[in-house]
Amino acid sequence: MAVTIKQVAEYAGVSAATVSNVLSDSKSVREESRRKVMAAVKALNYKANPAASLLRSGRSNVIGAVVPNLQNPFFAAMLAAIERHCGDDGYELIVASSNDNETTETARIRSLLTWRPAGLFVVPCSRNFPSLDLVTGADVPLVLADRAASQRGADFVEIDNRLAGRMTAEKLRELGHSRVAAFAPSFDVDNIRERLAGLTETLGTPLRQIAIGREQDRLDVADVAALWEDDCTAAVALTNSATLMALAALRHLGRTVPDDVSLIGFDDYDWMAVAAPSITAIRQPVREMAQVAWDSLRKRIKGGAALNTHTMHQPELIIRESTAPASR
Amino acid sequence: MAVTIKQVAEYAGVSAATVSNVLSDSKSVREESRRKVMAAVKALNYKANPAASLLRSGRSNVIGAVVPNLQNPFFAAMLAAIERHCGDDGYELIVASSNDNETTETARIRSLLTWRPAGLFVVPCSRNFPSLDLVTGADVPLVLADRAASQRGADFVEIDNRLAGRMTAEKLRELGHSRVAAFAPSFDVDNIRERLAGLTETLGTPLRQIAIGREQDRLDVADVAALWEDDCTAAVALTNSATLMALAALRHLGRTVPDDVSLIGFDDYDWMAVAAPSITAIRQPVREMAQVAWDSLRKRIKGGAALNTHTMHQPELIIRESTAPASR
DNA sequence: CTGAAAGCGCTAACAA
DNA sequence: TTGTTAGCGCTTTCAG
Repeated sequence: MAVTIKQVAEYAGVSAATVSNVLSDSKSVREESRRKVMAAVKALNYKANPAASLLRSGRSNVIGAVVPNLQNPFFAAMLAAIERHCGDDGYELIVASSNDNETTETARIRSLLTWRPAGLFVVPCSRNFPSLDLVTGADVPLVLADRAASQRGADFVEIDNRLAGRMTAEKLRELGHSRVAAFAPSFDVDNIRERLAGLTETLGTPLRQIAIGREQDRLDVADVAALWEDDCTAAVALTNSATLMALAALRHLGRTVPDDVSLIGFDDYDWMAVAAPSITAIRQPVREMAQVAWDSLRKRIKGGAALNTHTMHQPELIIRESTAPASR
Repeated sequence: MAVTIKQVAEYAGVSAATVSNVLSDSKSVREESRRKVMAAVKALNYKANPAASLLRSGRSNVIGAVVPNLQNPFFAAMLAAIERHCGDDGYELIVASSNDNETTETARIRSLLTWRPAGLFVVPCSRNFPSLDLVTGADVPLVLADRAASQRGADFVEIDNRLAGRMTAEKLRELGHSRVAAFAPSFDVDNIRERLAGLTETLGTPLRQIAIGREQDRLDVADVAALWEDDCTAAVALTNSATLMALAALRHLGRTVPDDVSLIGFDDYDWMAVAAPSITAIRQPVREMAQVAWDSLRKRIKGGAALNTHTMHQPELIIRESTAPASR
């Protein structure tokens, strides 16, 4: 069996309570005792049993994270960044995926909560985030990102989606495009709606909406291609998966990018720079967003004022080869 | 506070031990008691406190997973599949990333072990997997994947890397290519060495090795391009990141794929089918591999015979447009 | 500042 | 088949 706090106490010649106090530095301890305890900890290679300390104190150093999909590179990048921050601050990250499904999301959150996590980071899969009460009811600090807008009792991190829409539209207008199609997995998610609103607002005319379906119920390329309307000279993909689908659909239709159709993608990934043509895209500052999300969560954990922060980050439009004047 | 087992027991009119026995169905319980307990559990919405049960029993329903990098789509796909299996079987997955660094890997594994996980799934970041003794010493079931070959005390899942190399080489030879460059993050990992061995074996001549560096110390495109030798008529990328880098380097050099250079990538991802030209690539059967990995882990958890399984899966070569005859 | 003692919620051993 | 009892390793009073 592993080394226990009693063994450490005995080795150091103090009581278990003192060891505990030293390790959590919650109470002042005489310098000499502290030294002896630290020496014992090192000598015996002591690791506290987190289950015992959780059971007694009701608090753990676990952070739970729930995202709609582990394979989406945007979420993966978020998680990677958050994981790093957690580790640096002595927390551990438990990752769960909701599979873009509210029921699974609730189930996952419910089981995460049984571990009494120090905090929860969630990218909700729907606009209304039905598990909100579950989390706030358990009094667990919560930070949301990307979808589901602001909720009472949680901080929220996203990009300025409307601005992203406007930036995209401005570029297209500048190139002379007016008939534009928008691709997205679903148009019933807050961030997508905002992006679309920004586009419509600037373009001054509604876009053709092409829903490609989420994950499991993703449409077939042929079906998506069938939704394409030929008078469109440009396509905007509002999501990274939509970018791939748009590309596939245009290819299926035999349209050339950017000669026949200009394309602007969402989320900037390695392959977009390398593709031929390379893809003009909106970049989200993932690292920065993760940083802010973590800071908010930590602030909530430390029990600061419960301001329901809503941070909007600046998207960036990376111009590449997939966009060209409409005249061509 | 949450509902405890005592409250359930009281409500059901039985003892706490009986409730425990019903829920773990480890001991036989009279049908009527079982019914009453189940009713009480439902009525009170009881969830066992996992910390308490872990503390007492020394076993948890947590599965730990450690991969070199959360953003690598191959690992992400593996994790997604494993996560699903875990959930289906009532386990929870804790994901950690080693950042392709042995020290971090050991630290992560050490802290996962404090939770006494039911099992561990690891994609080691190096050939020798220094944490092996740590895990087997803690008597935690272990399954390894992708790298670090067979180790005593663990099951191992991978593709037949040598075969993948041979298949790639055969295709190239058939197209008349003989001077071939191989791109990889590092040539000091077992699976890469095997892939290379398969290539060399079939091609009958050594390949130009172009190391692009791992993660943090990834080379610059220009630097990679500088390593290219002009008499090569084909490039093989032995990794998904290497595929992107190879593409970028060739583009940097102004070489056209497949007219100037044929390219075969590794790991088959969505963008490869959609890129222009689409990329010929080796596909690893990720789902199937995850399935086998999970089965092995579960078998070990259930305490079956500790056979050190080594499963080799069939890679598949997907022919697309990035490969053409050498004569061109 | 330190130690003794209680007890978090659960399960394993044992007795009934 | 069931209940009683003890105790997992830790943190938290509370006396000293």
